[in-house]
Amino acid sequence: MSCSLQLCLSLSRYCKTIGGLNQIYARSLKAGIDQNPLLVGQLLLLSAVTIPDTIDYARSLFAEIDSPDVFMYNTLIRGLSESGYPHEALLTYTQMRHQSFIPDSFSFAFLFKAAANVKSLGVGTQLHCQALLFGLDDHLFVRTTLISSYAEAEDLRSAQKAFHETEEPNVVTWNAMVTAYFRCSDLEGAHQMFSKMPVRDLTSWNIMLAGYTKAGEFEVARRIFNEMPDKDSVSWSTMIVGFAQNGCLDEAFEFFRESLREGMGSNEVSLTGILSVFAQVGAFISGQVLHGHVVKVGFNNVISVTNALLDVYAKCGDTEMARKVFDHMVEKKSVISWSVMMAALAMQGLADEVLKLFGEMEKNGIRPDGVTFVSLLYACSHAGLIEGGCEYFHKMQETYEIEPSIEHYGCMVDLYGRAGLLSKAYEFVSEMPIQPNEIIWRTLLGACSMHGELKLAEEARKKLSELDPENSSDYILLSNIYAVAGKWKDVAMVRRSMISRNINKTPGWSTIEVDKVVYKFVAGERESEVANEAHHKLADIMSALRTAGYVPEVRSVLHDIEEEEKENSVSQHSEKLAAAFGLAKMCQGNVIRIVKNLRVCRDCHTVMKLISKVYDREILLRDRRRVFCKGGCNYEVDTWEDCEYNEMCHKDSVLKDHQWSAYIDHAPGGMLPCLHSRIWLQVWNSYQDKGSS
DNA sequence: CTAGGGTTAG
Repeated sequence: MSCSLQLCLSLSRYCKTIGGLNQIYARSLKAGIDQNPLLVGQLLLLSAVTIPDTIDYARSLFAEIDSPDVFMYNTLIRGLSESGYPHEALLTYTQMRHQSFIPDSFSFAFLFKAAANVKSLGVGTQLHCQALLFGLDDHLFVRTTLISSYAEAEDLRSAQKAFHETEEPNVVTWNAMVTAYFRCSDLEGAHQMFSKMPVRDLTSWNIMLAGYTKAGEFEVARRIFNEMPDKDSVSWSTMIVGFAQNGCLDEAFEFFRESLREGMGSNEVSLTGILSVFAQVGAFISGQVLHGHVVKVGFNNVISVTNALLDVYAKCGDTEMARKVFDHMVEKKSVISWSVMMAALAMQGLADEVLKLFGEMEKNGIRPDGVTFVSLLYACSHAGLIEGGCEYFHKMQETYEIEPSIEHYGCMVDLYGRAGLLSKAYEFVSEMPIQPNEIIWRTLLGACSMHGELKLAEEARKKLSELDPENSSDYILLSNIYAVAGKWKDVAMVRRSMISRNINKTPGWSTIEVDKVVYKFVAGERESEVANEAHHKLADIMSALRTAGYVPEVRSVLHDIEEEEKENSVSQHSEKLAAAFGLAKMCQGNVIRIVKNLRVCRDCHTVMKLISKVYDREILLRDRRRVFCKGGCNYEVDTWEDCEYNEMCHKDSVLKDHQWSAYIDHAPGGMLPCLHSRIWLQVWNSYQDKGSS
């Protein structure tokens, strides 16, 4: 008897899969030791915590236990909380109390974590009272999780109180408190706490880095990074991801290369961060190269890395390759994988496929989240599927109990507005259960601009001037509407108020990758050789296009200026420069991929289409919402319906000097040890093989 | 009758 118990126990120590778990359980049933508390406790720990995605197994295993003890309750609570069921974890605690079990310090360590993930307020306080009741609140582990839980609820005062009542806080408690200040956006408090710390460890420093990068205080973060006595891979990836998530793409890339130079090597987090940079700038070839690297070092079975790779292909407009990565994912696909894939299809305007994929996702038993529904609603609004969109909007609330966020309401406003149902859109806005923010009004304003609806536009604009008076795009949208209607006096008025309030436009930029180097063309500068080259090539192209019969589309140019100057202003949009540069530098047959940070204007669409035709090139242009293809196999795809909403298609007269420039990132030579297309080829072949079999 | 589990950073 005890012999088989010992065997089962040692087996459980090495068990890593659900199959092994089943074997041990079967063995224990056979030996009649399936109710042994030690063994069943270990099996529960395996299914609830150690082996991923086996929480259902843990639940049913728990149901089979005749007399669970506190350890088992704690384990189930922990498992539920870590598997995304914090509410059920809390319910398990009440169940446990119902059976008159006395919780221990472990219970509260897990419960406070669950409380941090639960939306409803005051759960932390209730649990705190419970901990006090059982005399466990002065336990250091409990204190630390308590502070984190209050931090998550952004209850800084309670967190502070809990900290001050701690008699001998250790480094971890101090760290948790510093994190709490950051979480509550109190940078000053975090800094004070940090400087008062009697002992600091590497984690303390890393918390500082994370806090400041998340707050957008890059210079402070950089200074701390340089002052740190020691750095580890977390320090480096914090910087890389921090920059990448805040649009500081050059810095992220710089830190990534520096980390390799310092011999840090890449890890799953830094790779995820840098892949997101590639996705954002549309660095297709670099992405492929990194894909090769990922496969080589074996990170392709790490879900976050694969999702990031998927996103690179999605954002570079290569739906086919995205699909291949998606279909061949080694690990189980997460909600994120499905959502990214759906977003990829939605960006291409493939609404039917988005809806189909959503059906598949449901069939696979994957629970969609809020992001999934954004893609779904986006697809519906762009395909004009009003009824479908409404159905999904209800389904998300009724079937999946997802509270619509402001983005979802935005999608709905867009759904009605884009279809021209402006009064319906307005009605929807007025009846929204949450306060419409500037994005909602801006969506409405965009829809008005699309349909030339002046009256409603003015109202939306009025709301916007209260909510977000500094935002330039609203002024631009409104003045576009006036410009299209030929109301130049009103255009001038908008213009003047912009200047008097000292509002500048978000500078537009476009990136293009040539030979694994990403070139960035920015409005308002023209200092480098590259910019000059692009400029000259563009002039050639424009005259060639004119000969081919091109007439500039200047209808929506911002202000009432001479025709010639209007032409001049649209002819210098950064995407055109990027295209010209690509045309000059890239071999025939390579796809010219351009990424634009804002929206693309009508004239740029026409020009891209013509360049593609005249020079026989495939051009793929992505802006912040959509992928446009011209030429190649996609030549027939016409995506005109999408070129409204352009916040930036007009050259800003505030930036009077006609200076344009290119920003060049240094060649990433030696960036990775395996920058050879050979490896990429292997990756590609492996996909081909799997695909055909 | 005992054994087994935890806190902060990317």
